Amino acid sequence: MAQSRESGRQPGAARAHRAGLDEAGIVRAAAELADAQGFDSLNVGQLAERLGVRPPSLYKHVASLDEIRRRLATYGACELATTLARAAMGKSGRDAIGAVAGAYRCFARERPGLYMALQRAADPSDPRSQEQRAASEDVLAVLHATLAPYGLSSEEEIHAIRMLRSLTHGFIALEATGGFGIPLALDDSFRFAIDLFLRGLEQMSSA
Amino acid sequence: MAQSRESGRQPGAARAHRAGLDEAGIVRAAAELADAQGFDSLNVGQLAERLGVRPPSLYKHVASLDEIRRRLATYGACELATTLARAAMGKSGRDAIGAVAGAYRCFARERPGLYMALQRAADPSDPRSQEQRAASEDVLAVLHATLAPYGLSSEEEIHAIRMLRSLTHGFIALEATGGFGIPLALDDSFRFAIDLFLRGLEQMSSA
DNA sequence: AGCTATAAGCTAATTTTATTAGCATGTCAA
DNA sequence: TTGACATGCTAATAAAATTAGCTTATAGCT
Repeated sequence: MAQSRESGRQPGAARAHRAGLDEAGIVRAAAELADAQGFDSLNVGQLAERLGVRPPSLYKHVASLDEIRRRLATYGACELATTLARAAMGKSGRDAIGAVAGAYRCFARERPGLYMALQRAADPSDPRSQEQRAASEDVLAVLHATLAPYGLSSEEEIHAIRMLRSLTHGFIALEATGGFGIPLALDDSFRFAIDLFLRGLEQMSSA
Repeated sequence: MAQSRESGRQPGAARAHRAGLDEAGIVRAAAELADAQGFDSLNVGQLAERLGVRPPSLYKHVASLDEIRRRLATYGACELATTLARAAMGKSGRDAIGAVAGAYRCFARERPGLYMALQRAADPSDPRSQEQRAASEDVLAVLHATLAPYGLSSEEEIHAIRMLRSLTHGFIALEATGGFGIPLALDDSFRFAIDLFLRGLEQMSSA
C-alpha cells in the first residue's frame, strides 16, 4: 500500500519533509493557541497539530511544555512592553498615563492567553526565568518614563508605579475572571479608577 | 505472608477500615496542600496520601480534580469573606477600609494556594459555579458595607468598590508573582496606594 | 556534483496521572 | 439478624508528556 499518510497533511504540495520549526515559531503558535483556548489548556498535542507536526518533534526545539510556558511569559512581556511604549509615544502627563493604562487593558483583552502567561510566578532562584524578568523590566521602564513628568521623589515614584500596575492588573484580572459580576459600565469604572489615581498624583506633585 | 501493608498506614491502631472521608475534609486538605505546594501542582495522588487513602477513594466523594478546584474556589471565597468581615468589625471609615485591605493582603499571603483558587474564572453558564459566585457576593457585601459611610451615589460606589478590589487584588497578585522585583518597602507601597485611594474618596464625598 | 555530519522529523515505547470498573466489607436501619 | 447501601481497595483504562532510537533532508565541504 502507498505509504499511509491519512493524517491531514497537505494533499497537493508533496509535503516537505522538513516543517521548518523553530523555537520562535513554536512560541508564537503557543500564544495563539493560548489566546484561543485559554492558557491553562495549552497542550503539546494541539500545538503540534497546529504546526503540522507530531508531538515528539517539538522536543527537538524546546525542552518541555513547561519551558514553552516560560517562553510564553517572556514573549508576552516583550509584546506588552512594545504595546505600552507605542501607546505612550507622543503623549505626556495625564494623557500618556491614560493611554498606557488603556493599552494595558486592551492587550489583556485581545491576548488573554498570553496575558495569563505573564501571571506565572518566576522563581528568582531559577536562572531560566532571567529573560522573563528582564522583559518585565521593559514594561516597568515605560511606566517610569510616563510618570517622570510628575516630579515625584524617587521613592514616591516607585510607590506610584506599583499602584498603577496594581490597579491596572487587578482590574484586568478581575474583569477576566468575571469577578465583577455584571460587566455593566466596566469602561466607566476603569476611567473612574485611573482618574482618581491621577488626581491623587497631581495633588501630590503640586504639594 | 502477613498481608502486605508496607504503605505507611498507622502501624499501631489496627487501622479503621473507614477513613471517614467527606467532601468538606477533602476540600480542606486540598486547601492545605495547595497552600504548601502551589495551586497549580495540586494533584490527586498527594491529596489521597495526605488523607490516608488511595486515590480512587476520593471519587466516592467528589467527581473529579476539577470539581475539587471549583470547591476550593468556593471555600476560599467563604474564608475570605469571613476574614474581611472580622477585620472590619468595630471599625468605620478610613480605619475600616485600611483594615479590610490589610486583611485581604494577609489572607493572600498566608493562604497563597487558596487565594490562587479564587482566581479561576467561573463560567457563568455553568450551574456548578453558582455557589462560587454566591460566595464572592459575600466578599463584595463586606466592601459595600465598609464604603457605605462615604455617602457616594450608588454608581460611584460601584466604581469605588471595583477600584478597591482591583487595587488590592492587583497588588497581591504582583507581589505573589514577584512582579515587583525587590520586595523592598512593599508595606509602604501598599499603604501609599490605599491612602491615595482614600484621599480621592474623601474628596469626592465632601464635594 | 558527490560526501558526510548534523539536525529535524517520525514511530514506538515509557511514564505519569486521572479516572473507571468491579470487588469486599463496614455500618446502619428495620 | 439481616440486607441494602456506602466506602474503601485493587486492577484496569485513558490521556498526556516525554524519551529512545531510526530515517532522511540539508548544509557545508571537496
